[in-house]
Amino acid sequence: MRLTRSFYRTFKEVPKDAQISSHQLMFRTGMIQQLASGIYSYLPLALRSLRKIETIIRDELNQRGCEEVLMPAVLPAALWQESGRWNAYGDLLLRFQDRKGSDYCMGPTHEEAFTDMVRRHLSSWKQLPWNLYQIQDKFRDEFRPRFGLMRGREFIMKDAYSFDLDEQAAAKSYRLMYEAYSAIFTRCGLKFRAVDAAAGEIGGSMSHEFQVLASSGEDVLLSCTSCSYAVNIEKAAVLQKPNPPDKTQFKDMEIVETPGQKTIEEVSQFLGVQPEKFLKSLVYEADSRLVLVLIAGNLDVNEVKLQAVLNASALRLAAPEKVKEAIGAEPGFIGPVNLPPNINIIADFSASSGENWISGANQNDKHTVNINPERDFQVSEFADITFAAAGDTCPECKEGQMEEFRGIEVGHVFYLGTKYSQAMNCLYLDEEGNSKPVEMGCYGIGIGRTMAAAIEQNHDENGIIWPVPLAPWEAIVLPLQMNNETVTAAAEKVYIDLTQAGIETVLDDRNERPGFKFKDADLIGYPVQITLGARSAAEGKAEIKFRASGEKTELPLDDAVNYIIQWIEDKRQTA
RNA sequence: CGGAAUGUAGCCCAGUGGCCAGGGCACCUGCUUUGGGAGCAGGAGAUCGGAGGUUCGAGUCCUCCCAUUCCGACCA
Repeated sequence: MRLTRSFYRTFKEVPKDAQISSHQLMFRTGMIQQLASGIYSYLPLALRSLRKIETIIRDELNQRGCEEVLMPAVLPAALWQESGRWNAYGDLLLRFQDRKGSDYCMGPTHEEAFTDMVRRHLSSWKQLPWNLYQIQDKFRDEFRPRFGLMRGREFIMKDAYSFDLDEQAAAKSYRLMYEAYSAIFTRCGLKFRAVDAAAGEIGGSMSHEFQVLASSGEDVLLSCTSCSYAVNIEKAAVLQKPNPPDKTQFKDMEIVETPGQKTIEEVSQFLGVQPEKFLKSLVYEADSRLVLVLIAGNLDVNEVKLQAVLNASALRLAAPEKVKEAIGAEPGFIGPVNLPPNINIIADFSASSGENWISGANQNDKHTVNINPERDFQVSEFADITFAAAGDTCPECKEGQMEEFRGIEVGHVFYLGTKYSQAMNCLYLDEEGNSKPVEMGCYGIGIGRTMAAAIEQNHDENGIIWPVPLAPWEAIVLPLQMNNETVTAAAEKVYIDLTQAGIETVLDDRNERPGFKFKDADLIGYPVQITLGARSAAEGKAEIKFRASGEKTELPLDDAVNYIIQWIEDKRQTA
């Protein structure tokens, strides 16, 4: 590609909206343009990189017996009603009607669509296993789109679905996809970790996230210093050190006045007692029933864990009015003692150690002190519902300590079981003629996000430093003086030789000053720059600069071309 | 969903109710220059987000709408 002919534009300044490096650099290099909140156009440079990621994904999946299909982006409500997610998916689902008033949505994910496609095809156990995937636009009406392609509303996703006879076969499919994902991100040239994850709304029991390591990542991960275990902090188990209450230490319960003191911090200061002696009491609404959640005052409730413990499909803190109505006191003065009998109490393990707790009295402006489980209130279940933290003991090997780092979730694999196949009658006949629901798994990769993560992980103050496998172009030829025929002829030769050797090469044939071309080349992040200047061209030489290392060498033209071909081919393989 | 801010040329930003709305980057023409986003001169480019209102006069004040961004969405 000659830049004089290219739809190409770079910028020195960035819009104030762009907060993180990858967004700023994608804007400055003219890779993307925002059309609406969370909705972007992909310009040529971006699309070339996206296509490379897609090619790597297709290659690794096809090698493992997966087949590509393409489902509609617009999905009928009926399918989503069948699985129960038309309501459960909430406001993230972009819904609309056609001229007849029928309900549709933009697909945010395609479990229903694939399950429907497969059930029309599937009859016998002999047909399985299947693993089908697509690369397609998804739409999720995010609460807060941000960070450019990192959290857009419309985005490109590869989603795959496996269909197996039984749990054992499904586990095999899961492992195969886990391996495929590891191969894919390795080939992309990214530093990543596969971490144990919470399954969330999509359902299912086994799940791993593939996280690209980057300090700007939205996810917090914990990794063991001695074994290979890594886990999302949302799921990380907290090992308990049991310290059962000593009943002989129990004091008499009293009610104290705490006018206007609502938060743990306020009451703690007011009474002069440490926060860890409080039982934080939170009222949650889980699928429209109310639950009181207890946890030591210095800890926070992990809602992901809580939702799993309650087996609820929707969970949120109850609105203050609901709390008032059900309990008769405002949030801030809620506690486990003298609770209406229809409200169950779930407590974190932290509430099972020690004695003489302080909590709200279920009367405004009053707290109870010296309360104790069993004697003063009944907990229906103790569970691990708090956050792990750096420094905790590893819950797997129980030896190492957990250390914290940040990641960008670029891939996710789930074992689904029969959640969708049962709801949607995706059945087959086994060898005995019994009708059985198919075992499913689903597997996603955010393609735009992978590209953004690659930039996030590989840039400096001058611009992007593309890993060769994802670089939109592999090399750029920079003739420094366009009015010098020796220079332009040499540049032309290098450009043609590289292109004919299959190196994806750009020729900067614009009549610009050298500094301008260098800045642009560094910004775009071509892995290799080949400079032809008046001096070197007169000697029949070219200068090579590698973007990643900054290393420079000068070689005769033909040697330079061969050297680059070698170098690029090598980097394409090993990543 | 709640709160706040912003909206002026492709991008970044100025602009007390008062003449023809400014600057930087980018763009066009000419000269000059050619190893790290050059310089000089000239030039084009704006229904000031939209609608309504107040006023002799509105980019500026008021109302409504639209859009974008930020913070929050209840840890009691």
